[in-house]
Amino acid sequence: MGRNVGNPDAIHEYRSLASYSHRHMGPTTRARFVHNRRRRRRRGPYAAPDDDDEEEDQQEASSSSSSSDEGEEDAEEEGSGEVDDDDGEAAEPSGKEEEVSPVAAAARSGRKASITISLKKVCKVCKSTGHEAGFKGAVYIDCPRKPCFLCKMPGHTTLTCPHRVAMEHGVIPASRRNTNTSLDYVFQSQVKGKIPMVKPQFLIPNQLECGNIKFHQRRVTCLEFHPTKNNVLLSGDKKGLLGVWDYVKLHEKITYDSVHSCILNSMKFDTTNDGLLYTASSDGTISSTDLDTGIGSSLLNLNPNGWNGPSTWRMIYGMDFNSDKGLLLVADSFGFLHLLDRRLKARIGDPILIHKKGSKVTSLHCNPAQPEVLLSSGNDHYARIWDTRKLEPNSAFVSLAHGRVVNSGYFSPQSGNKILTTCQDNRIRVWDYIFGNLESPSREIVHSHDFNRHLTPFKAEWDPKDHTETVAVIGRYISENYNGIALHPIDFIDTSTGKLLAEVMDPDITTISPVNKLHPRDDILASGSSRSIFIWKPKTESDATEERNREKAKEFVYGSGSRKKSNGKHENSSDDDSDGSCDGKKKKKAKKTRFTHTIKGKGKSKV
DNA sequence: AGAAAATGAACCC
DNA sequence: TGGGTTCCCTTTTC
Repeated sequence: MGRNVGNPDAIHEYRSLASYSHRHMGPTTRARFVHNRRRRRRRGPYAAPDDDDEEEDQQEASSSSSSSDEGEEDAEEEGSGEVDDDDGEAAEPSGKEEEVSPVAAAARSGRKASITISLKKVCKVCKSTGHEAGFKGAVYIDCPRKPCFLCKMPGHTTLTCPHRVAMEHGVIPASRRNTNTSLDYVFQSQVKGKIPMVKPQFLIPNQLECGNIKFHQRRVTCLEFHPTKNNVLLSGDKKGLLGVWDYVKLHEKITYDSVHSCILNSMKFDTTNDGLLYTASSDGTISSTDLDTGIGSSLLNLNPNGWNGPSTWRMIYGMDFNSDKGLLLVADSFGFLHLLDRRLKARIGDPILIHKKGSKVTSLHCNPAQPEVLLSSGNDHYARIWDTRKLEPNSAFVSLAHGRVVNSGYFSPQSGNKILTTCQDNRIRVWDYIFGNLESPSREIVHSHDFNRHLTPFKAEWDPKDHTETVAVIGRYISENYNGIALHPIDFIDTSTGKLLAEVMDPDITTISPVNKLHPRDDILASGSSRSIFIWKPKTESDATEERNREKAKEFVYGSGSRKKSNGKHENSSDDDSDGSCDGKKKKKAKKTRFTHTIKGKGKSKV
């Protein structure tokens, strides 16, 4: 509480003079920084002024606004202010002259009234005074009256949360291997110390290779690698646009804008015909698109009668493909599962309620080892395991309870024996063995991936290449201060321990990356951040050397470790690009011409 | 620079 | 149960 006490920089006084007469004021309230008086403050932040305040206000408007004793006054008040500030204006007894609303006062007096708003360190989160929440530079200060933004427990803030990620910047990725056999331990205890460290096989793709800035019109909602063409990445956005991009031949990109009319929620390749892509959308349709010809066809439409209001509009989020049966499994936003025969393009049987009626099913996943076993996740705070051969309501093997909405649930990619879920209660849950006791998860890993309506929901996903089925990747919501820049890394997590293996970020990507996909064969990560998509590769030895040299050079120029702050979003990269397409001027141009702007990350190192 | 908009889930009664 | 209200680390555009 009151961490900013005595810090004059953190204290400002804000008062706005707004006339309710439209002759004098524009549509928005005009604000100015002025001296504030204790008398006004007493009345609460939104109290109406005395009539005689008006002249003074106007005089004050022309005077300057800084004063040292203001800070002292505020600091003084903070200590006692915390108790009653919750409802400062409401707590005041009514009936006083001062309490009359300015509008009413103006109406009564027949002349323009002014309202004085004095905000002194008002917390935008809890609306009380005495403290402020928000960014102070690159550090976000939590509201102390709210539960921790990270672990959701009361009594502390994120800055002091025991679950807070505190990884050294530039840490060397840990080895992916974690399931040591007894031989390994013997090896470690007796031999390891005597031989040089073996380079870990698992490489974290932590170096920005290239990016496609604003490839999409709206934020990216899903990513998928082409199952056979190694360098082809598919992406979907909130507008329903489907993008195909060859990230080796940077200019080779195609977009299909007529596949869906709103959010493209899920993409799945037909495992028997990798030229065929199935897409699910909030427009309530499933489409199949031939990627060679671009020809698409609709396989399912859950809203054949068009828009009749939100209470009847069905959206599709979860979808998976059962290759054994040629069956497409589709779940809608009302809790129902639909089965679809891919060849007949026809529904099989009636829809089955698999989650609470009226609630959204967020994801579906068929077990890779036993495709008839289905995992569903829903807005009803459950993930459920089903046998698709004998589906009926309430026939789930098991219901896995979660604290909040479950964004996703995946079986482990190879054995299918584990389950990984992402829940909006900021916890990643792992069940180690689906045939064991599933009553409670084997582990709950606190990780910041909160819900925000403007962000694509975060989903922790397994690394498909990881034979030990331990490594998962997920974007981080909460930011961390990296050399003065608030960045949201992409986290690699060891799901067997909860340990953070690596955090992947770039100072030029200041936006959150909720969508992440690891390549099925290569050490490549694709990330979707806002409207852009990025490709990451492991840092090579020469990359690392180059980076060190660059850091040294910067230290020489800017002084000890202080890095020039990049205030921009993606397009504000200050460093140059190898193909010359990335400097400031050209970037502004690129803003206007969509889909033409591509960056090569490595070029940035050429200073 | 500051405001508005887009828009999903929780929570309240 | 349902509608109205609120809302904490967004991002973009004007």
